[in-house]
Amino acid sequence: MLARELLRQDPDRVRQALTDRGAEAALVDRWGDLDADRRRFLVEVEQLQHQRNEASRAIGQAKRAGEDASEAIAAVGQVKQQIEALEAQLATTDEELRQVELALPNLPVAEVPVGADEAANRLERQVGEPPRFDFTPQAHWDLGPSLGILDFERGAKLAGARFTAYLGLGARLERALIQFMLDIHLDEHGYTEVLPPFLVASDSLVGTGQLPKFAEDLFRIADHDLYLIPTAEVPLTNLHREEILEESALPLRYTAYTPCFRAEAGSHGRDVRGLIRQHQFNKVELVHLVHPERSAEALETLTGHAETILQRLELPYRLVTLSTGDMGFSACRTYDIEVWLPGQDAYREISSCSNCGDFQARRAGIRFRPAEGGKPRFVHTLNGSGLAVGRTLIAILENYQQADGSVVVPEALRPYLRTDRIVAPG
RNA sequence: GGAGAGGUGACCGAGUGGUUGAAGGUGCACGCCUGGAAAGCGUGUGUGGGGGCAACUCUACCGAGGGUUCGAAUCCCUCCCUCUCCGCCA
Repeated sequence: MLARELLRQDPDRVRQALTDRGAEAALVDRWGDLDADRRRFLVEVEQLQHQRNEASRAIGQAKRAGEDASEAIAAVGQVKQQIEALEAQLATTDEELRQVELALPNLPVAEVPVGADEAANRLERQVGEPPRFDFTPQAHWDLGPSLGILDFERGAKLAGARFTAYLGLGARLERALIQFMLDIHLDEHGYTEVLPPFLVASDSLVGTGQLPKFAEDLFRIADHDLYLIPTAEVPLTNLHREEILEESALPLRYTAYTPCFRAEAGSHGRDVRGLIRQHQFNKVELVHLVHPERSAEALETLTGHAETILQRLELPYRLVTLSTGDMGFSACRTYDIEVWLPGQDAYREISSCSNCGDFQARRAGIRFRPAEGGKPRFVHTLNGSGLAVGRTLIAILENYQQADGSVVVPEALRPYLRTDRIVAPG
């Protein structure tokens, strides 16, 4: 949610930001109308309420004094009706205003390159060298089944397209990666581990920005106000929804392993093969709640934490800043980490690290009381994958594959997997 | 799922229709007292939304949402959550 002061005082800036994002700038004008209406109704209602309160007080006094108050009661009746009528208008306006506010995306910060899509993303750095093969590297959708560790057909039998069964060392590798990632974030980066619910109520999804606009991307439980989480960002960020924290409690850093569930509406035909785009995938998530003046540096820190995992696994990657047109709804700035996938001869997203500023904090009501006292202020929230586990598994298979079709296990992972090589069943 | 009890401010806790935004206490802040501290005394101490936009002022909020009433924390309805017992289950 954007600050109302900002929308009132600098609507042009908001309009420009929406245009840069490819969003509907006219929403700002709609907002302005509704806001003006709302304030008009509000002033009027409150004046009438004041009248009524005064009158009721007088009635109370009269009655206690044993006087007849029927005349005064009749007189207030009129005010009461006016209030009811106006309150109805106010409620309608309020609700429309809220809907508009919930539909407005966050504003990109100045550092974000302006552009319509990923073509405008800015390359920040490239780390590690793509491996050279003296054979044609396979894609994981060939490697996985031939190693007997990924079973796409049986996954589809169980649940349909975009579901996969991991078998044997595949399952074990996925689990090892989760453990490996969590250990680093806990022991070296100082996060608090959380095992949250994998289902959340709609309030939480509104808090982080998935609802009301992106309902079609979510799986909803029939007959309940419950959704499968699309990312642990939702439960982790909402942990402190509607709370006022002490400033001394900041920054808060949470990490969680969770499965993530996405309906992938509108992505028919994209990444239909392999593990890249699934309805269910595993992810280790990083979330920060920080003082508003610290969020820019926190984004660098958080992104660094995600990068650490790739560095330890010795996987080549690059870091890009998403353009205005490519950024997510709640973010004011986003880095994508893209890992090199030899089987596809391309860098593919493996982590997305965003600073959401106070956008989610406003929606979710996450505030802190300044140490020096005074009004509560909104925290800034950040989130990032550290990392997407399935895609990390893909990267290992494709980058560490050998001419004979086996896969060497990265050094750092061997204590977890207790083998140094994944070989096709004899 | 069934039965019962309960949800009040940072916390404890009073309050069943009329200056109650809410007694009292604790905590916290400031002041007095003290050589210093404790104790004691005094004052202050919620959040949101409006208007002036400074002092100030109005309004809403006692789990949430409706209703009754001139007036509701207090009465009625629905829902949510917590606790206890039963059932069921991992």
